[in-house]
Amino acid sequence: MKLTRRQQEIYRILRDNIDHHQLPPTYEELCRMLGLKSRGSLHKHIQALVGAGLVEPMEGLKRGIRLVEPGADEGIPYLGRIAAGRPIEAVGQAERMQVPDALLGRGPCYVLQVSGDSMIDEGIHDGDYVVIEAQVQARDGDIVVALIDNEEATLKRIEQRPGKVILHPANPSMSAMIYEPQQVRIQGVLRGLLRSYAK
Amino acid sequence: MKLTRRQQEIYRILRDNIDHHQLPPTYEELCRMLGLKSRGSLHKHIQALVGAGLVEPMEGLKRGIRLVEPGADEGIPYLGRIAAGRPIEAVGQAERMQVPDALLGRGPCYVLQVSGDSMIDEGIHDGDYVVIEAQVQARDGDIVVALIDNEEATLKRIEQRPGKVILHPANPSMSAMIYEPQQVRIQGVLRGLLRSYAK
DNA sequence: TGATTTGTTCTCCACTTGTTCTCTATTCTA
DNA sequence: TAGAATAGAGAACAAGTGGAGAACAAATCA
Repeated sequence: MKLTRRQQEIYRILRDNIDHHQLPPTYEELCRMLGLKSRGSLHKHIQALVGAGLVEPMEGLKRGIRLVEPGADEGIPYLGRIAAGRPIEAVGQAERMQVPDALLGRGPCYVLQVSGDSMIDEGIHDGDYVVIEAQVQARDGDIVVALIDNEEATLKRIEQRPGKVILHPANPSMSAMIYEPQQVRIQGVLRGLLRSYAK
Repeated sequence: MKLTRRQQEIYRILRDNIDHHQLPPTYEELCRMLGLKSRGSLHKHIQALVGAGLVEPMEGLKRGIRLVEPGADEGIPYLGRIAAGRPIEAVGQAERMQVPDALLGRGPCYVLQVSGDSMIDEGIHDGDYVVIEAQVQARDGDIVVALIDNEEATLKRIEQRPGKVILHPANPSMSAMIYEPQQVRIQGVLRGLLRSYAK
């Protein structure tokens, strides 16, 4: 969202004046800082900044003017590793990875690191990073992150048939797995892949 | 769109005087800066610059004159496609691709799109994008972009032996190629890979 | 619990700012 | 030299902006 001049100015003043180690300022204090007399006026500006993603919305709380940590918005969350047989190892929150727009889906996305070779014939190798668009439905043939029996997460090509769901690995030494539909929860669809050939 | 003399002059003055760390100037301020007395006069010039893509359109808002950020610095150059058998098809200049830092080498890098399946066993598929670090030397086992006889470029795993250079494809239906060292020019080393599973 | 603080919503109004005109002067061009 | 293109001045306009302040509701405090 584009900011007007005043909004930019106010954002700059906020950045320069808000000490992150203290309590966030109240509207009243901010008004004084900005030379405003009306909280209502300030509120409009703050809303604009919230809309621009520069200020955290305060959901009902008081003393809520907090600046969004710059950079917190960059990239998409990196959630951990995925391997057949285990649930996604959650990584301590807040880790993010910068991903080219071209690899993103339309909705919210996250990144997992692939563990194992079950999809090697699809060119998905151990250690690759996959970009997953979070969604609960998939089309036949999509490669999805599926949670089975609420226990283990796996990356497989999906085939949905009446009364059963088939998960196809892409590895000659492994065979397809067949489940009841209610056993399988789709957690996202593969949208992109990243691999680093580090020096 | 072509710019008149005055428009070029004004654009240059804008570039030189607009400090991006300050607020974008209003028409009024710009008039003063340019020695104009009428906003109307300025407006015509700004419109011309907007048409030329040099200034952000204002979309009815009051947000001051902003120059279009030359995004030329973002991302790394996308040079075109690479396939065994043909030189790199140069793509019209200036195309760039945003790439995660993690996939970049230390030196200058560029992106190529892979054409063909000669490296399929390495998980490099037709249509994948590869990030190449531009360098003229490689270590044995590196996957490199090699220019052969100054004619054709190809992506292969390299093996350098006294008096000969072997380029290994990763495809059971293809066999290694052996060249004289002077036939082969290394143009870069594979550092990263991007694949999009578009919807 | 009642009083107060604090964020939110609303209306109202002044005025800034970008836009659109018309008119004129100057320069370039066929 | 006539005509076109370019530049600028200035008037008039409308929409968006920025601010004041009242009224309200929820959170917090006493």
